[in-house]
Amino acid sequence: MEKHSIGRYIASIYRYQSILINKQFEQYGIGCGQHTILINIALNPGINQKDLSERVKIDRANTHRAIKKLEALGYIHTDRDEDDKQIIRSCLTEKGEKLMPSIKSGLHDITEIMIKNFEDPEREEITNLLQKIEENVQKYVKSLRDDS
Amino acid sequence: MEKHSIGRYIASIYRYQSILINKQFEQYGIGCGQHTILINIALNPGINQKDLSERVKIDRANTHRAIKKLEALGYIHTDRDEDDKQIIRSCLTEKGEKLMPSIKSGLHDITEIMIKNFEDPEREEITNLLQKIEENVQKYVKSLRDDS
DNA sequence: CTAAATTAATTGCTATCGCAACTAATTATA
DNA sequence: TATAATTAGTTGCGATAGCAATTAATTTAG
Repeated sequence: MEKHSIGRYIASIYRYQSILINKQFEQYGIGCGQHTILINIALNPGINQKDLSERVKIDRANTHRAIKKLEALGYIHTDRDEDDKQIIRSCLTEKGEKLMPSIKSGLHDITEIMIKNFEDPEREEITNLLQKIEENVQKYVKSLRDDS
Repeated sequence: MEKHSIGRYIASIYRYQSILINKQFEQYGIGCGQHTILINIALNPGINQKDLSERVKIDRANTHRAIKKLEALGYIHTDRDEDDKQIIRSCLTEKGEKLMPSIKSGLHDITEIMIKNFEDPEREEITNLLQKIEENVQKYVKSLRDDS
């Protein structure tokens, strides 16, 4: 096994995954930049952009762009918070609700492609290990930002 | 454990990883788009763009752009093949050779950040599982392309 | 041996992404 | 209470990425 291969695998899997997501959701006008945002709005109705960014671990600017696009497509609607007018909350529209089953099943299919022929303990293990890696990297990047 | 989490972890780790790579190699003018290409030219002197693309699993257009940039930075030089003038072969320059140890150690550091606190069997396991995922996804995307 | 098909490299286009700078609203402080 | 600091959202910018179309060189077929 070559050294440094973990990062290489992550990058190459990410790129293939993006291709599959784009293909899967093309018919709905949704690309790999929007589907995670859409799902997280579905899971947390009324969430604001800052919290969404933290959940999805994506830059605020891109969260904003995804929301703009999803709104233009009619899958979500946004409202300013009455008490704090800085905050903009997003919820699914009816059209968005209707789309969710397709999104979920599409993502399920992609996951199945990725872990095809994995034994049950391996499916468990890969998720655990990836979670740990994410935690490590996130913590480290955060520490870099806190320094500056 | 949530469903669809594998893809989410891959994406978020990829983005953090890109941030770290960009920071690590900023001083050399090299970003996360070029370092893999550079390493693979070092490992396979005289490789052409098509083979590089297949190794790195990146689009030919981007391989081309990375080579252009690395050449402009003086880390590699390119030569047309004498027998087949379609083919352009890339090799490290002396400046490139001198840079390699820093690149390798930088990537080693990033890998260590990612798998901090991993036990030895886990380090083994994560690489195996990621390799299998990459194989699955690559095969699937390839099958899609062959259909059309 | 010429025309068609294939191959490798290249360019234009659009999407995604992080960062830095900015605006507007809110909160803290002097 | 008025000013400063913070917070949430927004915009511009440059880098990375895949796809499709183009060009130039080579190979295959008629």
